[in-house]
Amino acid sequence: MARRTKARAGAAAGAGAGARAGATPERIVGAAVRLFAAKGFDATTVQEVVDAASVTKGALYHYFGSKDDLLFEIYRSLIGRQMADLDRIVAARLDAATTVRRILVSLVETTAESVDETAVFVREMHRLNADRMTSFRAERRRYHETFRSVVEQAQEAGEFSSAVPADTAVLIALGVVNQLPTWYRPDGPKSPTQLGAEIADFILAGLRP
Amino acid sequence: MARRTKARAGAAAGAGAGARAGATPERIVGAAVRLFAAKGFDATTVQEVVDAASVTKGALYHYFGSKDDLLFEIYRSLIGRQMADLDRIVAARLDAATTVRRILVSLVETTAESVDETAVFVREMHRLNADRMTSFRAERRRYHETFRSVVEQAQEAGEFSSAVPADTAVLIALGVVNQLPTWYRPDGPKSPTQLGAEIADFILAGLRP
DNA sequence: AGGGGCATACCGACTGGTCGGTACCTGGGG
DNA sequence: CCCCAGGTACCGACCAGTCGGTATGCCCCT
Repeated sequence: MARRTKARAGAAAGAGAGARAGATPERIVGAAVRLFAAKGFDATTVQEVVDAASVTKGALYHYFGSKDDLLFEIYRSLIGRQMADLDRIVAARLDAATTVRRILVSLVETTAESVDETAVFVREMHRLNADRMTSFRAERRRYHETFRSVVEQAQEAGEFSSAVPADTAVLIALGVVNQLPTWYRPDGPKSPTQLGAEIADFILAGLRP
Repeated sequence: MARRTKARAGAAAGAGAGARAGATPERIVGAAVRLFAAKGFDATTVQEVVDAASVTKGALYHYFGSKDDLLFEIYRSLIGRQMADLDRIVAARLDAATTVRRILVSLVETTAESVDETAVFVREMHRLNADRMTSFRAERRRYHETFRSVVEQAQEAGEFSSAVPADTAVLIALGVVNQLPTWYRPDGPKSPTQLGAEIADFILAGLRP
């Protein structure tokens, strides 16, 4: 395993003059996400990715060191967005109920608009190599801990019931969201915001003292 | 794609006289589950499966028509067990709260003792071919509907709050369980029964009128 | 102003290795 | 003696990644 990983690439955008409509690296990642979500990482060939992105293998390997790098790029951008949202919400220092509600609504919204990314993520994260797996776990742990401490502090302050461990509540909340790609349909009757609100209602009802 | 699929095999068990300690087909499926859970379906070679099961390719293809059949066998037995549990619990016709509690505890217990199967299932179900996907969806739908109608009837009877749609409550409950393989560790501090109880408490708290 | 030197972006035929599946063989119990 | 669980050698397809090459700027020196 452990290939060389050119390490350059990433989102080296168009640079030059007027960034063209579809910058090549972004087109490649976009096609990859769609295909990986539809058929799985291993079942998708590099050739299919480049065909879907209307580029050639040369272009792909010019920007990405390996097929795995493509996968990692998908994770990085998704986790980045989610962590940023979480930090922003927690930093606002609102009351616990509002904070929990905002976290869940925002999470459901992001997940809904990135169903493919999330589906790939949930299904294929175990393919990360040791290094990346470690850094990924650290991020996820941070997300989990941040969320948990919001719940825990509210429990200590008596704002939330302590009947159920904060851990369990967080696990339940994040569980739904990660499963969302299996049942969510963009053309379904409920908007992501509505869904997020319903989920938040339920979780908050479970935490009511 | 679409290979021929011999269609024989399945769980042709030991049949004959005294089922030996490790009947060959069971050993093969057991090894496959472990490997698929650890490395993913595509990343696991048939050779690895037969080595782990201490048999040869000839034996594997004697009992199973293809690598995909192996995967399907795993799904079938897991879904079978879960549906049987659900039917048994609902047939007892206890009050809604007890029924929901029993469903969740039993589901968490089964899932915990079949973490590998569940992990494979969640990650690889999209590889099912059209026919099998259809029959699988039908089963899942039946599970979902049965569970939902328990909640819905209790809501109509005023036993449960109607603040949140029954659908959403069920989705949340099943969401945690499917995510369980990502965080559950058999040697962790909480027993499956305890975990199931905590999850049930939380869900029931959310449904309290 | 112009041109040489160099970097970036991309092309696509090719390869070395791997893997699912098959054809054929064998030994022992009924 | 025959049948079937199980063994073994092999095949054909496929695929990630490579590599030599081209085209198109951009910058600096004169």
